[in-house]
Amino acid sequence: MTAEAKAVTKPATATMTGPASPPLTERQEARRRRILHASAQLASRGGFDAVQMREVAELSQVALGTLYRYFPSKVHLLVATMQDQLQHMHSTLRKRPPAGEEPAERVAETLMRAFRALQREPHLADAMVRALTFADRSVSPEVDTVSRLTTAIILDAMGLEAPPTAEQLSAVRVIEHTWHSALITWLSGRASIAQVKIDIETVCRLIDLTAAEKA
Amino acid sequence: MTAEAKAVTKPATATMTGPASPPLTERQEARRRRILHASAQLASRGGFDAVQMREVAELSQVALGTLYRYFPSKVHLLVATMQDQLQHMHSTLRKRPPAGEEPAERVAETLMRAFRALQREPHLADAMVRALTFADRSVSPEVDTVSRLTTAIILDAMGLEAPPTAEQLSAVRVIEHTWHSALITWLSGRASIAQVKIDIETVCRLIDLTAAEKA
DNA sequence: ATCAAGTCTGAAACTTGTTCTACATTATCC
DNA sequence: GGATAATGTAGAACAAGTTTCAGACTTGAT
Repeated sequence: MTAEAKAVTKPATATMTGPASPPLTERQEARRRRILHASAQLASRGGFDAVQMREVAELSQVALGTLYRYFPSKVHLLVATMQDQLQHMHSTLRKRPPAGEEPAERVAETLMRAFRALQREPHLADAMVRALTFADRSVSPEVDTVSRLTTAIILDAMGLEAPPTAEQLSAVRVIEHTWHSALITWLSGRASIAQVKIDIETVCRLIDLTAAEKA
Repeated sequence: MTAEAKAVTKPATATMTGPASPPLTERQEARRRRILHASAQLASRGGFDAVQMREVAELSQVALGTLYRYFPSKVHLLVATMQDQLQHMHSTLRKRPPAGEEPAERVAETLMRAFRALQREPHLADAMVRALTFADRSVSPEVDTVSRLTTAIILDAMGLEAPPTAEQLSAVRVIEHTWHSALITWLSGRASIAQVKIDIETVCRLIDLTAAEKA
């Protein structure tokens, strides 16, 4: 039995998520933060398996029941952790925008930068990405948020002047698919870092394609 | 604790997998088949969660311990199930090759045909794809086999005269990434069937790209 | 200050994947 | 055909995600 319908009056995530969950008190915000921190910490050690709900609860000084009130399942927790990390990454990436001439180059450069960041904490990457792709319907809203964040990062990297065309949005979707799936193959040891690089560069050419067609 | 090192003298899969596992006796082959059948049957009902090891064991008339000897984890079992289904699909697809003019069209057509087949058993698709992307290193060989099968299907669809170039292989990899990830978004209700179609068609244009460059 | 509603805690219970054990059955080799 | 190793069986035991519950603590409104 999975954690389908839950959350009668959940605290919910604070960051621009959902129509309007009751704003968290300070102590609640602090708890939420402690939990996410504990989650990331355990994940950094041993990946998905090392994030054990009882341990997260203990490490973040919160009762197990409380943990489940904040995050209705392990997958919810890890997806939220990913949201958190992605936000960091987004602002980090913003600081030094990619240097390439073409949009395709810039996107590839940005994704490779993100990839290198993930390589520094491969276990954390494992936990987050596995949770993301394992998530079922009950986690859709949260996964969608992650997806929007990723899209934003890619669009940022493209550095468009005009709003993106439908074609370009399609290309971005495909890039995102490739990004996630390539990460999976890397994390499960079926593809090398070099191979992931090639895959990213290959898919980024789709962007050139949509640009070329305009001419 | 996941099922890392196991399989002291496992029966192993029969179909061209690995260097040489001891050939199964007839009764063993029959057991293996019963297990896979039970797995697919339960998966067709309720997806990943509905495939419960005890139930699979019972339904296939095998002791739990035996089930685990044949398939060292639930994920192994489901990935093997996918192998099995893919083989069916491969031979089915071979019968009526895609009709499109361009390789890109033919690949898109083939994948859409496969997609429609999956739509007929969405729960089964859920179980198999989720297992595939959730698989950790201990399942790498099996996942690799699935990947090779998928690659074969795509290359078949391309209908090349010459052996594929490195570029084309890269494109195929990216198509495969997109295929898996798009399926995931569909299965978790975050993308419509139409959207998956668009994604597939978009990524297949990469093939044209590699063809165009030769000229 | 006080009452009610909503939260948090600690601990036990339940579920399902996985492992282990003691014994029965089958296969293999002489 | 019989010894012996490999395989299969039943069932208990264990691990980790999830649920539940009774009671203590906060908070917000009166």
